[in-house]
Amino acid sequence: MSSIPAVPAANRLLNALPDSDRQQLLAHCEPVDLSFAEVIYLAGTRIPHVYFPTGSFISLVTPVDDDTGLEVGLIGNEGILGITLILGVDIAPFQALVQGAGSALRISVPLFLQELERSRPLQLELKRYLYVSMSQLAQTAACNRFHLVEARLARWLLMTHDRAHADTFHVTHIFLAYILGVRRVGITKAALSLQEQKLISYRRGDITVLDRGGLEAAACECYRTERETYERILGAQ
Amino acid sequence: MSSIPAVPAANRLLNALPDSDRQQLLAHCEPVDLSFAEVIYLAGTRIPHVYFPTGSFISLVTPVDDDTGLEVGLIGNEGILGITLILGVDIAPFQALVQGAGSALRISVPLFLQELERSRPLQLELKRYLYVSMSQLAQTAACNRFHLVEARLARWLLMTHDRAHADTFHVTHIFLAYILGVRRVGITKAALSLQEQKLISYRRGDITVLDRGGLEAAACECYRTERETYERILGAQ
DNA sequence: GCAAGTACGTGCGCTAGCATACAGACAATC
DNA sequence: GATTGTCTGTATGCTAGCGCACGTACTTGC
Repeated sequence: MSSIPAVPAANRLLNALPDSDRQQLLAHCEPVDLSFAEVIYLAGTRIPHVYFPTGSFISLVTPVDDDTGLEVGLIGNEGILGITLILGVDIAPFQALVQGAGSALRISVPLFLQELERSRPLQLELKRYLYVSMSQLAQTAACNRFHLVEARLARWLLMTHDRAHADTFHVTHIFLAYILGVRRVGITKAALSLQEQKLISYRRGDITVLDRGGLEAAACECYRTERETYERILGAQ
Repeated sequence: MSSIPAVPAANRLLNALPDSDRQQLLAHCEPVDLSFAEVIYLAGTRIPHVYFPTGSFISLVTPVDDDTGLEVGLIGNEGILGITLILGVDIAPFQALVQGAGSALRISVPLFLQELERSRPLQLELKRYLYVSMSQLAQTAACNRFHLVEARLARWLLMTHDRAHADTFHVTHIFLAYILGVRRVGITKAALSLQEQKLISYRRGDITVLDRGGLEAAACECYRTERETYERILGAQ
């Protein structure tokens, strides 16, 4: 126990916990490194560990018609992977795909459930996070239906920028096509347009955000709406 | 108390509860009639009552760009409206719109929370229902992105048929267009096609399902997937 | 019985995104 | 340094769904 550092973990959900609850939980966590494009869960399989991303971020992808998929959530150091455990279900509803390589804390399901039972603040925090996730899921559904690829790409880049904690991150057009549920060529066109507007630059999978403000203007309202929901529910306390 | 009948309410979530828990809950419920197209909640507003549809069914619609919307959930007598309360959030994430007029049981939020605290079986049941709702939300998101209007319409008709407990129900093309996020003309075309295939018939808003099997063949996989998820999580026990 | 509203059908031009295919640039590896 | 794989750009033809507009039934209400 004394070997566990008292410094807050670099995860916002954990940071929001009272010191004692957080340290209790951290005592059962192990640091892991997630590598790019690693699949942590497949949809429909049992969940062995819960992850708190610290330096990494993870996509939630729902499978469609065997070969395609669609991103329905993005988890960075503001969130948790495996949230359905608080609903008493240990089957992953979505595929979890590492989008940004980096560090995370993980805890086994039995220990997580034990700590969840023990810590009321943890329960509260995770319930609120689930609410926000649901809202974002619906927002994404609507966005995918109505908005153009370029605006959706801009939104995705902003969301990723928020979670990457760096201006440059790695993601290829073909990967983006899968995530956004469009053709690769559609991404190339949209990305070219954003590049011509000097909002981003990229080279063989390394994308750099040049002009965040401009990107926000190019994105659909969904980005702002999403942030507002987050602030309202999780930001307040 | 003795005036409350011991017969199970015609709502599957309530039916799954142990007798004592159910009767305790029912004692605080009042029967109400919901009328067609009635808006029960607006997105972002406080939730005053929780509803258990018995003979009615309700659409959850997420607003987009002020004027449009998109259905992200459908609640019949297998479900509950106001589920986010189990997450400790009393703000409706979606607009709740009565899709099929009929009976429901409703309970005020404070009383609901009191009963929720008291009844472990109720907690378990509602958590599982929330999991299923989330899965369906993601399924709908993907469906809206990839599948054609005709298949989506067929799916919607099947889902509604399941919840209407009748072969005929009332819904106009313009309403369907709003729900599915397409133009009215798109619905007219798809509905015409389904009618030519003798799967449905309709006249001024009264739609009749003629051939359920055929409709299932015309619908996308999403309908079946959704049912499987429901059975797996809520059907088992 | 006439007016106004509601519900459905049709037509036309347009565009975003699709499927497919190919080519050039760069990287890694042996 | 040659081969193979990865990443990006470009082109062509196609289609589902869009926006808009108008026409036609049927229904309701004064």
